[in-house]
Amino acid sequence: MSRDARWKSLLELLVERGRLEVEEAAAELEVSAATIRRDFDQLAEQQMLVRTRGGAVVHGVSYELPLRYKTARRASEKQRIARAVADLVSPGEAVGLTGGTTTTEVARALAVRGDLTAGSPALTIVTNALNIATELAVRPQFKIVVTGGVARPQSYELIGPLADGVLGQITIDLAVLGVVAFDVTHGAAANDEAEAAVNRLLCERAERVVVAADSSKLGRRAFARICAVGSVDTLVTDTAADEATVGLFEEAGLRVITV
Amino acid sequence: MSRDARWKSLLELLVERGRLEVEEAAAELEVSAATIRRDFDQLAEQQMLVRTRGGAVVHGVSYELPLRYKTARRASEKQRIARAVADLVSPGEAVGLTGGTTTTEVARALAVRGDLTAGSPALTIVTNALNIATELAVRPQFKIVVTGGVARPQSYELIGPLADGVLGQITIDLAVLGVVAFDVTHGAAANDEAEAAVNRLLCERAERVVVAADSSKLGRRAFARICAVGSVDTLVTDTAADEATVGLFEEAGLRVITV
DNA sequence: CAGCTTTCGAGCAGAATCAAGCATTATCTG
DNA sequence: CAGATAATGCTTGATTCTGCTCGAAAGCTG
Repeated sequence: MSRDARWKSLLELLVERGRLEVEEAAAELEVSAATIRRDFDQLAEQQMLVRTRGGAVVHGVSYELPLRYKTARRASEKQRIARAVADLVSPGEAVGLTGGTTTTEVARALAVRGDLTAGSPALTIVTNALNIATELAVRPQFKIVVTGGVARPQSYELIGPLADGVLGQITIDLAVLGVVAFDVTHGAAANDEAEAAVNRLLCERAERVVVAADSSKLGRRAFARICAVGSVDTLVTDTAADEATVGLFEEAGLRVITV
Repeated sequence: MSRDARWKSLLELLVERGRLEVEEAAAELEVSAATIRRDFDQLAEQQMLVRTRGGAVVHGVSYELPLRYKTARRASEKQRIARAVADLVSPGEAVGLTGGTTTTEVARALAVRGDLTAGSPALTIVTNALNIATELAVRPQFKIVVTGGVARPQSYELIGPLADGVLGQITIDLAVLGVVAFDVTHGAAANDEAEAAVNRLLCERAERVVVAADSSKLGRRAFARICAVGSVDTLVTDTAADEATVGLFEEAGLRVITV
């Protein structure tokens, strides 16, 4: 087990339980206690946790794990969805991407699309997600426009009035929305209201809106509503989606793509 | 198998799996481990992936191990300078960081400063550098404010009118300037005029301005001027700096710290 | 406060990984 | 075709990581 995988597991366990003992972690990850001690010390130096005698506790009050340390769930579904979303994009367009694991995969799928190398730029990407911007910034075929704002550690998204101000000045062809819940009656939703506000603004600036959501998100509700179903043009989800649920979205006028 | 094809395969495998080991990749592509290592190093230099011991990970998702700076020149000087700059910051302040390798080290030095854990937030960081924002975003002790703008691939800096607009709305205590040249008569300078413009604006919004520059930058000139010497309060450089040069800066009224 | 247990930190050995140099092969150029 | 250049594979010495041991320190108990 590599060190970064180990660190990721340690932080996941820590966030889950609030406190983690050296011996306990050593047993679960099947490495020696000395290694765990060294890991804890290094993570503590980076302020990712607080060292205690015998173990470690989470740092501060933040109990939500930053995206960076989460092991991706449903990774293959997300990648299939991402490829399908990437196919909806035409060369030369301006595409908006919100934050989240699915949209990050969309960014990667766009990066490896072979036909997007010509033109300058082949694609303009507008995003409020730091990780997406960082990953795509080195690709010469993309022009990356970042909204300003305050970074939300859990999702890497930039939020707040600064982001709203920047978004007010631009227009895009296609908005790709990563959501935590998407329901016919309650619409698309996020966990954080400031995040939802930025995402809503991005939708309003777009000609077409695509929701990228694996089937576990469908029919669910979440705290902060982004927009109504009527504002969305296309839904891309995986084949595990319930047929009845898909039917409801289609009745509501959406084009549904299952992959 | 040509190098281009190999690089393409490597990146595809990496995107698919998130992490790729040297030996594993060597076996799959049927080349020697030495070649894979060289490929990884070259791709890492182009920021297409992040090198780890034993393999590589997708850029932006996993760690940049804080103690590994293979490509950075003058790494130890930069780290010493960075620590000294970090010591100029008091808890609770708002600090602005421009882009560049030296300022990235300053960000890391701030992250490991032990006395910055109390309060919420202990420090507000304003930056137009994507890599700095991404690295610091997961630290709960910081509030990260990102200027919007268009990403410059070479330096990860956000530039353009969107960045200017956001900076006009904020005020900071301390601006840390990474420069490519700093001369008594010609002032601080960057390679790109749009970058210089954003940096200039950041200085204007700050009460104190610190230039962090290793000794090779002193007495040099570069294309795009950021500001005059008189706008700078403190210069932090390494002990290899020429004494006469340092004297000139002190005569000009700067506080010079050599480490 | 004394005695016991647990945990820590440092040092060491073995294994894995890396960097650099060199020989060989492939590719390009005129 | 000859020479130059670049890429690849192999070898070697150095570095890093991991697990183990042992004395010291910290915490617990009575």
